[in-house]
Amino acid sequence: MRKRKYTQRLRAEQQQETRERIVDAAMALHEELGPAETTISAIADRAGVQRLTVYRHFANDRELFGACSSKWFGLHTPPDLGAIPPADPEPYTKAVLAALYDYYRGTSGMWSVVIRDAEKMSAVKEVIAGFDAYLDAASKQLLAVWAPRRSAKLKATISHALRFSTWQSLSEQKLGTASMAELAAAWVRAAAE
Amino acid sequence: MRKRKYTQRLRAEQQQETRERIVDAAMALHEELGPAETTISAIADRAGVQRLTVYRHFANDRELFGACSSKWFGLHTPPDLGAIPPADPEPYTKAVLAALYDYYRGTSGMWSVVIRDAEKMSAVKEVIAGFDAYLDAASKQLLAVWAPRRSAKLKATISHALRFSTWQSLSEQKLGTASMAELAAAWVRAAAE
DNA sequence: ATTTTGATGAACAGTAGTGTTCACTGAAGA
DNA sequence: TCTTCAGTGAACACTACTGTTCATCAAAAT
Repeated sequence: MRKRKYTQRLRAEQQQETRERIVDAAMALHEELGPAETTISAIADRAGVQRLTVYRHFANDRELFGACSSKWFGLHTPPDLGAIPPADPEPYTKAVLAALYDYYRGTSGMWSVVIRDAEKMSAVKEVIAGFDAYLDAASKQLLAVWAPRRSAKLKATISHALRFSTWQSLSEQKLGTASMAELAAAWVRAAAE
Repeated sequence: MRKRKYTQRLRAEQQQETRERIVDAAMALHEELGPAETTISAIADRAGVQRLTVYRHFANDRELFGACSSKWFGLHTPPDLGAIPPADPEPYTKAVLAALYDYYRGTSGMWSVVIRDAEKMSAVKEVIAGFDAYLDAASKQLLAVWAPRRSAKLKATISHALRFSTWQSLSEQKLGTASMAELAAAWVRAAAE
């Protein structure tokens, strides 16, 4: 009846692998249906695992969603906008926007459903809030290049240009990344006048 | 066992009133929760009516949603953008946008949930498509004032300026209707250069 | 006074999910 | 060899809908 030391090795790996399969399945379903419509049952099905196994790995929705968003951001890291070399305001703005728009182009499927479902799931809302902080930083950076003094319209235009919904709208108009960035930079210039 | 002529009068009115109560309840819930989350049960509850009564008045979701959107558009008719007096391109654009943005300001609650749920309900999608046609007409109208020859960027900017999501974004930046319209008109001017 | 019928209230069967318990199997680990 | 435990499969009780049937009530219409 004595306990025995039991250090997992291979077993821990297999367990980890199951966990990954669950996270991958959840991520794929989040992108297909949106997080709000993604059920535990569907995740278990897709991962080829019992529903109970999902509950064992993740105590609740938040934990599972947290694991998903961590992995997803690992696979889809937003561009480091702070690293873009300084230049004149308009070319600089265009460069920043092009980097961001390129990111949106590669991740639009996920962003559109995640933004749509944000109101319905607080866990999603928090992730969005984190990304909004990232956009805010970029906004401040651009604003500093254009004008030291604050202008409500300039600020609004910069924030607007950085939004996913703006990329989405321009993308529906069949503009490529470079054209979009150029166009939005022109809006900013117009707002700065 | 003979049938008797039975022309409804007062009774028809009462029936109509019940129907209105159901439509009003549905409309309110559509705005609060979005059409996708609005259940027949909740509508019946709010209308102070049995669930069965709702089924009797509306054979299916589409019929009910159709009645709601008809009534709603009756209460919230979009501005007649064709009636705006011609002027120089930028002031004219500003006037058109101001009229539209004012409409958005008064109806933002409904539009935001309806656009969000459009993908999930085909009946909603169709209503959105109708409104998109209205925006397209406005877009063509504006485009004609700015340039006889087509420019992808000008067209994209005009379409973008007319979108609800653009109003929503600028509204979050605390701009008033007039400032927004002025700003978006400046974007269009910049795109026309 | 009698007929008609809109709305009721209750019931039923169905779908699709939730979260939990339990005994079990099979392979990793000591 | 024998123990441990991740994952299984099945069951359970629950929630919250859907759409349908049926007898009944009450008031409008004749």
